[in-house]
Amino acid sequence: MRKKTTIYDIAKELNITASTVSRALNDNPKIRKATRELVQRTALEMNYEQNKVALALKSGKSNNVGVIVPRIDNNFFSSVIRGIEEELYPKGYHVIICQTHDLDDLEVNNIHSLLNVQVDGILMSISNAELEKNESFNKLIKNKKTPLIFFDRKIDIDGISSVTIDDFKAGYDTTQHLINQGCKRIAHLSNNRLFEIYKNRYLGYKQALIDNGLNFDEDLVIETESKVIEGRKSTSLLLDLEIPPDAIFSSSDFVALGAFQEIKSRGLKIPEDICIAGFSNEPFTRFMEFTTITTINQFPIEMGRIAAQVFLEEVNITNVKNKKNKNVVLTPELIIRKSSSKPFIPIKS
Amino acid sequence: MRKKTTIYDIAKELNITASTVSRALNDNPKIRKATRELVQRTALEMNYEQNKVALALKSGKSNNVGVIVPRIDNNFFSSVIRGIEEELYPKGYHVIICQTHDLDDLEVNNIHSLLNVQVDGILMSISNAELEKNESFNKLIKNKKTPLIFFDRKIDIDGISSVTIDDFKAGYDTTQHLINQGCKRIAHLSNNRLFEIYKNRYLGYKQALIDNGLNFDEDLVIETESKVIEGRKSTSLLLDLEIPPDAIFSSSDFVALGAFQEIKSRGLKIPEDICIAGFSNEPFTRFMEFTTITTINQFPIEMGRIAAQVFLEEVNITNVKNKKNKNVVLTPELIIRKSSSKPFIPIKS
DNA sequence: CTGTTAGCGCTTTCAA
DNA sequence: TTGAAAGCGCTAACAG
Repeated sequence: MRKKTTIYDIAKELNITASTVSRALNDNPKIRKATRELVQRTALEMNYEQNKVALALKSGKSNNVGVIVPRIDNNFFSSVIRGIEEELYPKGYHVIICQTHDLDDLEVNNIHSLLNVQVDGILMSISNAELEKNESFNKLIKNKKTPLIFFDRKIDIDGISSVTIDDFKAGYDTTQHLINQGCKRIAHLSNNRLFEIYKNRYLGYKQALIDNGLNFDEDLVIETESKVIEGRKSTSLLLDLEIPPDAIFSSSDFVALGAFQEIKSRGLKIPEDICIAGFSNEPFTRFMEFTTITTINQFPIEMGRIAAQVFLEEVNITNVKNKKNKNVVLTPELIIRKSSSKPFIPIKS
Repeated sequence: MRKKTTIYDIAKELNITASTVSRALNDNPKIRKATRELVQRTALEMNYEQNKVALALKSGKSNNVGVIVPRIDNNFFSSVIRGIEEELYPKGYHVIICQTHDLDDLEVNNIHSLLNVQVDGILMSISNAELEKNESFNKLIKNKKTPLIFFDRKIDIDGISSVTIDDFKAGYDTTQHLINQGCKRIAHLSNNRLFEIYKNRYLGYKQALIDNGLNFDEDLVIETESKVIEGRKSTSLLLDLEIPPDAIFSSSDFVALGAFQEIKSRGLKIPEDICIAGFSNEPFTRFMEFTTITTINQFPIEMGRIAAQVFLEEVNITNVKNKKNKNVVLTPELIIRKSSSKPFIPIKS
């Protein structure tokens, strides 16, 4: 119940001054060895712990970085966070995680709060595709003392770095794979294409169709929120078409699962009647009872680590003038599983 | 790039003193309306933002609470966190999330870090079943100015509140259900029973067997880490027994999934040959292709909300002497699904 | 209703 | 090698 001991307490105890204690504790070279050891020993005895808040106020740095994501309850984001932590913990940073639940207001709020608790940087995957139009956001970005790094869901802002995968390639490769399976009428369950990542997946899909001389049909592209139930609804629409698709490429595993359920519920076979491919390699795609789901590996841990590395580079740049943003793009990996592996057609590599 | 504006800047601008500015900004009643409005207006114009770190140093409160969990990438914990956030955000608190990845050291580290950044409270689900034996932990707990609240994985420490579900009842109900299905040789995939929650699930299981006049066989209880692969391994052991079980009650959905995979891989039928029941109502238990998994709803969001409420009560108690710990116990709900619903036996309610 | 002053705990420049 | 003093930004007790 007694108050925490401060450097003053231990200074008094030793009849020296607080600055000496501070220096001793920080291994300042210009301190006598004896004094240093004495101080450190008594500090230990008195259960001294440095008050990080005072330090933060003094130095303007907190050794905390903030991470903002739409949500943490999916494997992709929690893996990215894992990567960030792995990279930053050894450097003495602490990671503060915030969720937006896809609410624009909460997102800006979170940025505010993090800045207020003086984080040394913010790594985020945006929830509002038009964040750059948000006034408060811009105000915050204007005096960009604090490094901001986007991952996955990014927007292009001059001077702000990002880490993403090559979503175009992911879309292209997946579509090409479905075409290789003999599919000719491939639908795409997209998402809000104001987000670059969804736009690029869509463009990759489209390009693959064109390159293979297949017809691109706008009716086969449905914007679908990344939820199982929405996947079911959109798929229902697709299956009700006069000529339903023979494959579905979804930009979300959750949506792919919804598609899966809807197709099964109609007595159709996967992959024989319709092939399915998702996105993100969520664990359940691997856990399916019979029909595991083809998907894209986005290397989330890697992504987190690199985002953290970019932060570490930027946080040390004093001359902000010559700070140039850096856009790292990882290569996705197509993971082919049963939902798109027709038994009678060999899988092309 | 210019420095952030402080109350001194706006004081100078207005030729008044900083304390007046502070009061005006905080809607202190003893300030003239005109002054208040003037200050607030100029504050807005000058893009003033309160420095929370200074506030924290001054007041010793940060308006942050820390949440420590083993991991965030499962539905249970992320839902609890969701509940905590829902309760605390409206009160102006910010939630800092830390993961231990089940590492004892990281757990104590996290507590340290959180205390250092002066969180106003810590809500946690422990990773180290013998946390109370940890010296640093005890040191931290001794001067318990900061409320600490356990949820789910708790330990009994005098003066520390907790929120859990009635794990004994959950174990009992599940086992009783399996017995109602006609199962006579029910195995239990347990977990480290130094944790109260696993011990209680086990005890509930055991009691149900006894109450129904069934034989309790220690060989049918295997301690299994909460991972899919471990579930497979343990199940393999069970199936290799001379008389294998006709039902498996797992204290983890992930382990139940492993059991599921192993059973299927041996060509056995669920639920006809073996019934399965898991724990936690992870989404995938509902998403299974044919055989959805019976499980226990732990009402995680509710749990989070209540933990947050307990915190709010405790944080306002000035007289720490009469602080009495509170142990809230929620009632679990058995969710019966196909993995334990034998077609020929009506489900008893 | 407003100003003065002190202090939260720490680091750091300047002196000694 | 150590001490003295100032200051990070804010609030609050006291005085007026």
